[in-house]
Amino acid sequence: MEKTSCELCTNTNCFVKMYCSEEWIQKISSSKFQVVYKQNQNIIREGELILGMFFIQKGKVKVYSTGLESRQHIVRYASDGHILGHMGLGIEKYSISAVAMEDSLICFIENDMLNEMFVANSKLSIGLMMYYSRELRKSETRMKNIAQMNVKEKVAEALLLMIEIFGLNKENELNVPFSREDIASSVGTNVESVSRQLTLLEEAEGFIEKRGRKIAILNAEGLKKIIHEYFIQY
Amino acid sequence: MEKTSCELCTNTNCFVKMYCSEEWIQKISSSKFQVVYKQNQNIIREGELILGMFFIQKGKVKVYSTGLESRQHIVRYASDGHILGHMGLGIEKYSISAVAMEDSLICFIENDMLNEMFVANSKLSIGLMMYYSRELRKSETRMKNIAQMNVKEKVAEALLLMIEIFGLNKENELNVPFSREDIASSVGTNVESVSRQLTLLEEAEGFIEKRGRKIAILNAEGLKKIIHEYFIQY
DNA sequence: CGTGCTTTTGAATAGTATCAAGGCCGGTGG
DNA sequence: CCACCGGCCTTGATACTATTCAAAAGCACG
Repeated sequence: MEKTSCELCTNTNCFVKMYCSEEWIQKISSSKFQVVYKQNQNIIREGELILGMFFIQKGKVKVYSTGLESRQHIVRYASDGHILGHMGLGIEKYSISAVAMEDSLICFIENDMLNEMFVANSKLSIGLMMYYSRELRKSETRMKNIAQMNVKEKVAEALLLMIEIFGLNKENELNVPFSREDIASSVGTNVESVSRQLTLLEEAEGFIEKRGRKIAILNAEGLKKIIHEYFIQY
Repeated sequence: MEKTSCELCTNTNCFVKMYCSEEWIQKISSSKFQVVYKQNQNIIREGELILGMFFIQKGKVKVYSTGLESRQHIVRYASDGHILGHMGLGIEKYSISAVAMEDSLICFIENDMLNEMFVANSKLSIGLMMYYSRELRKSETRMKNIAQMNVKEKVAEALLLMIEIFGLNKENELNVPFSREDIASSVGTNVESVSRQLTLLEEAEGFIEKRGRKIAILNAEGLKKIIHEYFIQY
């Protein structure tokens, strides 16, 4: 996996590329750190000091937080161009952990640099403001869903979430390695219930097909229909 | 309820006051709209066009969203200095409704003005970015809680949420009119379950006391203890 | 080709939601 | 001022969904 300077980076979702001036892109490029994290390796651990911000150049990451009795909750999935480790006042330590779901190339920018960047590139601040406000809306929608859905709907929601972030390969299989536990802890249920619902989605509905560890999505529209009523379209 | 120009406004939480230059505060003051919304009056209705942003100068507001079978979910409560109606790309219509829980004085700033403000006041953009990122973290924490808690814990969480936003009066009563339905739809349960748990919190635990329509919080620490294990402190 | 981890399936249990009825309170009008 | 009305709240009984516990099967890896 090749490390890249910002000038040569082809990731079109990156906030730096999108919103910073040429001059600043060079500056940032020379001060950033770039690390390849291996599958299952921790990028962020709950409780660590916040020293800067992580940008996913290429990779797949799950972000989770620890609740009652060490039970984990997957807060969100992240992929190319996404940000890890929110900035924000009032905390100095991470309230979440992040782990690479596959080998991932991550850029890191330190706090001091970030502050300079924000002051000098107003488009960046505005862009990030929009980004967070969008993420907040998404988070609020998911909260509502988790609060109101039954387990079948939750499992459908979890699958659609992964499709949205990670996409499908040519065989229509989910493009990322995950476990029943991952599904369960992203929507607040347990492995057994997930397993039962997946079997139903496969056998009764025919929306998915289990292929070893992988899951093929045969009918994403069907999945959407299950949770369809939760989304009022305008 | 008196309308106020920004120059004379004493709300210290307001983003405009906090982050805009004197010159801009005047500009904003002359172009903003100010409306008093009566108790139970709608400020925002799901599906309406987004024309700008609402700032609560003084008041109490609940923000909710409609889910399956018109079931409502209270997304958050808001009070003095808070913002209603997220900016953000990709949507033109509100995905939430907002209603005044008591008579509330709301300032409104139109989109064009907002855009100018952001470009000219970089501190404002950065401040709002921080605000949204903080709200996002809160939202993610609540999501985890809703996903993992049982009903008793959820009710305690709902009460603490209201205490945090609206505070208590001199008699230690929750400083806002609300119904069992409000509690239920903020954490994803139903009125009957809320009622049962409130009775338990009163009779078995002694943490609260029901006084007519009002609820007195006798032991907030006790409530926190119920959900304490969900919060890992660093 | 074991060994250990993940997944599946079954059965029992616990926790919640639902349904139904009655009580309480505040507001309204006689 | 009192009686009544309607909405909100409480309580009980019941049904159901989802979790838990247990065990077996499948799969991946050395």
